[in-house]
Amino acid sequence: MIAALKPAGGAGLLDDLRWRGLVHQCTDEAIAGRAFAEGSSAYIGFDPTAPSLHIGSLQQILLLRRLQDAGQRPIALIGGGTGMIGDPSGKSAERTLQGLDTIAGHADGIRTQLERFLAFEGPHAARLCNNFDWLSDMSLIAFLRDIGKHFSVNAMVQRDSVRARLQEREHGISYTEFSYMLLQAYDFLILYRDFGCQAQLGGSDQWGNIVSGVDLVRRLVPTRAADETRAGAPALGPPFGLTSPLLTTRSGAKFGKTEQGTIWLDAGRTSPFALYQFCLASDDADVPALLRRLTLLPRDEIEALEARHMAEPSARVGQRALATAVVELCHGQGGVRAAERATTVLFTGDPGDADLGELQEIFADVPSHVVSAADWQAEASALRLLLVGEGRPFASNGEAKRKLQEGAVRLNGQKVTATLNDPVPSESLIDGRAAVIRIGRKQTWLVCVAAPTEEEAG
RNA sequence: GGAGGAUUGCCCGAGCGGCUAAAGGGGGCAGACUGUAAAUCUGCUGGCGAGAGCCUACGGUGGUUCGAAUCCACCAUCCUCCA
Repeated sequence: MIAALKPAGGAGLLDDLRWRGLVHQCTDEAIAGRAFAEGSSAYIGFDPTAPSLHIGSLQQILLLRRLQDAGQRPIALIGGGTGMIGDPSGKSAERTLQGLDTIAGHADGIRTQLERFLAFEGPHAARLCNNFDWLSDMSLIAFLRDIGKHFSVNAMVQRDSVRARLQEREHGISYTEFSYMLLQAYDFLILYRDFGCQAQLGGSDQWGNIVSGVDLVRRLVPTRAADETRAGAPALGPPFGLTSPLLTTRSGAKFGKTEQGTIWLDAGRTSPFALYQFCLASDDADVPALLRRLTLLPRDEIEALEARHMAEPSARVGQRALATAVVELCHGQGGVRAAERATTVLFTGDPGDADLGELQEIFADVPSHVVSAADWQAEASALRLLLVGEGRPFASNGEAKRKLQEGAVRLNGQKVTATLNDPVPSESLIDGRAAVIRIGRKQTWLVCVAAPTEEEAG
């Protein structure tokens, strides 16, 4: 019923995806267009290689969401079974196999995250599957007879993902990973046949796997002829696949991998503040694509933002909108507020107007360290205690000295000119105990001195 | 099985008895300029030390030498050629 209220949603879906730059290759755009117009079901697979998805996966998650919003039924497939094999696509070396428990744990984490983005109830309820369910107890003989027979090794060897590894004698490819493609194709077969899923979507690196799946379904399941009408035909149209370009930065690097590590969607791994900052620091040239692909903002709104972004890039309108939208999607309004508050304190105000409790709240997600009162006393409040050591900005005295000489260290907003052994006057600390330390513009630390115990105080 | 060659700091790569904490490049961090952008320019990029300086480091272990990343022996790993 809701679907009937917005028929344009499905029909315009493919156009919207194209406009957003989410269409790289499609096995058959005519079939895709018809399927979307009529209302269909599509799936995307997620590998349980880590307990959390990262921002690179956000594009795929939102793609499912866009389908759902346009009246399609999205299926998220967690690769609990295929994750035990390892996808060779885009990998230069054989992967280390992970344990069953590890993968199951990862799958749980990923499920929780997906639930935040998709509606699992209602007219186009999303569905979550785990291919472990049908792969785990499959017999090898059955697999080879029923599935393997339909694949030509000659063709498989031609796939980019395999060919690259065959040519590289140093790494090679194991039989295990070579077989991966068959498993993923089998997934599509199961989903098509048993779950009514007409399409598989994925990143452009998945093209080979997706095409294999489409081929397998075509061979094994009788489908409605492309020009037949719905009446009297099987419910499901012919299978199709569609890939999206992988997100990269303008310098070609994989999106979401920084020197500090991956940008995760789990707040425990990458705080809302860090995620917000990551978006806010986006390259101008990347902003339009990111707005289109990583937010649910409507087209006209994005076009207006892009116009302002181009006209006056220094206002950073695009980055701000991006950061807000992404953080809201991942962590809700509360996450946005926390991130904005921290950003404001950090970049515009003197952190000193906040008291200690407030600071801890604002910077809950910034690395922090507590110096013991005894050490503080013993070393005469030496600056070193705030700067060097675990949980603090510098790993060695030498590094701290260099950065001090470069004028890179700020303590509560004031540039530090002292040397490491100089005492820190208590006026320069918040409540005499806490310091927001910034190294350059991008690194922030919160260090405070523990309150002396009664014994030490006395 | 035989004959050669390789193994250097985060990565690539020069050095081939002292002038080497090790050229050069990349990456990273910082400073300047800016807009928490890009580009550019500059500095830094093993540890301890206020400093002189000391310590640790050129696949591993021993050795030669006043002195070794550099020479020798053995071991390990990789590559090439011949069986």
